[in-house]
This record gives sequence, C-alpha cells and structure tokens, in this order.
Amino acid sequence: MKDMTIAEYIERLFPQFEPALKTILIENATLRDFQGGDMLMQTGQNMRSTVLVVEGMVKLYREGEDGQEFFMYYLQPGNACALSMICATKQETSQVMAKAIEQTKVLMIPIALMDKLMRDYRTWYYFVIETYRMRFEELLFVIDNIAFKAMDERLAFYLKKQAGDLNTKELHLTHSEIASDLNTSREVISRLLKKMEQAGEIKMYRNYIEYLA
Amino acid sequence: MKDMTIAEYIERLFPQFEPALKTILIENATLRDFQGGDMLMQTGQNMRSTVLVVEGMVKLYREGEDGQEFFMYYLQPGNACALSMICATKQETSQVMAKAIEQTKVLMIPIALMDKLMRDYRTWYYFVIETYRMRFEELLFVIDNIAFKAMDERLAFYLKKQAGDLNTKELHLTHSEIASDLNTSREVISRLLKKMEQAGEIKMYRNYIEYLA
DNA sequence: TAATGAGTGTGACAAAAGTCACCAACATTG
DNA sequence: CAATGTTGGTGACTTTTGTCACACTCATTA
Repeated sequence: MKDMTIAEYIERLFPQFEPALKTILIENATLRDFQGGDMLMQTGQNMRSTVLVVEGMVKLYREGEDGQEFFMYYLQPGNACALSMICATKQETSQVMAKAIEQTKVLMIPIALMDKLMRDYRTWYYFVIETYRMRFEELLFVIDNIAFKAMDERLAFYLKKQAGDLNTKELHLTHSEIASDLNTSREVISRLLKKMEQAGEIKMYRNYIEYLA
Repeated sequence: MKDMTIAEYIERLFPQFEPALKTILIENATLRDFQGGDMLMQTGQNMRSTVLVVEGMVKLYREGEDGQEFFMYYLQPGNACALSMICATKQETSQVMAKAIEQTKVLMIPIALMDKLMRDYRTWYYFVIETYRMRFEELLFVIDNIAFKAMDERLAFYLKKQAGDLNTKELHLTHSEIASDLNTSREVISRLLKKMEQAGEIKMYRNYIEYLA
C-alpha cells in the first residue's frame, strides 16, 4: 500500500466514481503526507480543501479547556472529512481538531471544485451525502453515550469501538489517553479497567490492553 | 401568518430560491399540519419526504430508555430537517425524535425530487449544505456541553438557549421538563434553579421562569 | 367543598466521579 | 549505574449527582 499514485488510490478506494469524475480528481487533487501526531485541522482554522483519507488513520476530537482530546470518531482510508466538505463550501472555520494517529496520506480537493463536482457527478453527490449521514450518526452515538450512560458503560463501548476501528484486540492506549478521550481522570479509568479485568472482559499489560471478544 | 398558501410561504421564507425552483416546489410540495405534541418523526421510522418547517416550532431530541427527551435543538420556520434530507436520499431510517411543540406547518418535499433539485438548482444545493452545517454545529455544541460542563453550567446554557430560540424571557417550562431535556432529575434542577435565583439570574414563578438577561 | 393531580421545596442519604498524595515498576538516557 | 520520566495502583477524601420520602401550594373538577 506504499507510494501509490493518486490514480491508484482513487481506483482502489473509490471504484464507484464514474470515469470522468476520477479523471477530474486525478487532475486536481494533491497528495499530502502526515506523520503520527500531525494536525490536519484545528479549531478556528480556515478550510481551503476537502480532505479524503487514503492511507493511515485520523482522529477527530473536540478539544477541552485543559487539553483533553474528547474522542468523536476516526477517519479511515476511503473516508472523507464531512466538516471539510461543509465548511469548505461556505468558507467557514473548523469546529474540531483532526490529528493523524499514524503515518497518513490524504487527497486534498480544492474547494473551488466542490460546486462543479456536486452538480455534474452523481456518484460524488451520493458520496458526500453518505459521508454526512455517517458522521451525523456517529455524533448521535457519541451523544447517546455521554448523555445516557455511566462511565463504566462508556468505557466498555469505547474499548469495543477501538478494537473494531483499529481492527485489533491489542489496544495500545495508556490509561491517561483513555481518560482524555472520555474526559475523565486516569484514576477512574484505572479502577474501571481493573473491574473489567476481574470480570474477564479484558487483560491489562503495560502500555496496552488485550480486548477479549 | 395564518393560512398562507404554499407559494406565499416559499416566497416569504425562501426568497433566495431561484424562480424555477420556487415553481417546482410549489407544484410538488404538500402542506401538512401538526398540533403541539404531535410527532413528526420517530426513531426507526422510514423517511419518505424532506421536511421544511414554515410555521410553529419543532423539537428534535434523542429518546432515553425511560422516556427522557434529551434536547438537541429546535427547528423554526425556514429551517429544514437535516436528517430528513440525508436519510430520505438513501432511504435510511431516522435516528431521532421530532415533535411539534406548538401549532406547526411543514412543507413535505417528495424524496424522489431531491436528486434533481440538488443537481439543477444551486440555491437549493447551498440551502442543503448550510442546513447540514448548522445542525452539525449544533450537535457539536451539545457534545461540548455534556462532555465538558457540570450541570449548573449546562442548565444556565439551556435557559439562555431557550430564551433565545423561543424569543421570550418567560420560559414556560416545568422543572420536570427541564430535567428530562438535560437527562437529570427534577430535584437537581429545582436546587440549581434556586441557586440561580439567589444569584439574580432568574426569577421563579409557578409554571414558568423569568430569564433575567 | 372535598378530592385529586401537577408542580415545587427540602432534608437525608447513597452512589458515582473527581482529587490528592504517594508509591512502585519499568524504560530511557546521561 | 544513577537519574529521570512515564505508566499504573491505591487509599482517603470531597464534590456532584441521583434517589427517596414527604410536605405544601395551586388549580381543576367531581
């Protein structure tokens, strides 16, 4: 999956796009590289492009006053940043933070192109609509969790989602990171994790957690 | 504002739409009436139309397991239901509840029309995009509040928003209703309201609260 | 007018979550 | 190897929130 061309990424991740759309994207998109930890978007920043992730993983989060990184969702290869589409169109500023959590490559589509793409290419239009829908749904899940669930349930849901999204049972997360993602304190996470371990749901190791089914 | 025709509502609330778009909406939209308390949308329900509010007020909320109505935002005349646009397009089911909180009229646009409108009418396209953006932002505010703020701040924010949205300082809300909207208990709300009254931020009366700037 | 129900006030207590202090294990690096 | 920083464990305590029980005031209506 290393060092593919823009054309190869598009062919692989967006096979449903009609040929003319692929061509116009290939001609106008630029490929950009990020290292783990690099910021793609920051609150208040102006957006000049629509972002399509083609490699790696991007964490979308809401920043708290003391630097907490309240986790919303991940963007994976084939996903677009819904906010970059919305804000780009109206030249609004971003309301969230986006950070690469590993080596990541994205396609940047100039905002000037959005109107034309939406009007002329139905597969693009459907892709945008579907992107909105999925992200809206994710936000609703987030709201459900913080509004209705206690911390132990939220933690269980969080770990399950991490295991699913990152596609591994070995979750390389420190207790502090989890606490930041859920906006609570490390001690609370440590205690709840111990309970989960006693209940046989996870096994704890230094620097990572094994998620048991 | 009573008993206007579809054409009059469109002219008044959506003056930015181009004439041809207005015509096609007038020909295809149907007007529907709701009484206060009527449901417009329920979780799991299939969506067959895009909804534009032209009169009254619609409350969007997430339903809790015990019937709580966790408040998200209001739709006012001129607003569209973002979810009815998204879900309509893909024939997905609704994830939220929408309830008229007073006499309300809405325009129903058949979903079959959405593709054409998006492609052919730029003012419609911008309207849809702007609708998404605003609702996305509202959800982010909701998340900020429950994720980062304690109940007293959330209550203060809630009252401020109600006063603003409903455009009145006389908030006709019972403590129970507020508790349901914020997913907490009545006693907590009563106690916090008392504190706010002592701090001179509100005045409490039976069945309503006066919001002091 | 007695009865009823909705709305609200309040004290006592329980549970959940947050804070503080400190310790121990381990890894890295000078 | 000593020093340092990160990670995690834990007890004690506080604060916030939720729960329970009950009382009081109104408004409505049988």
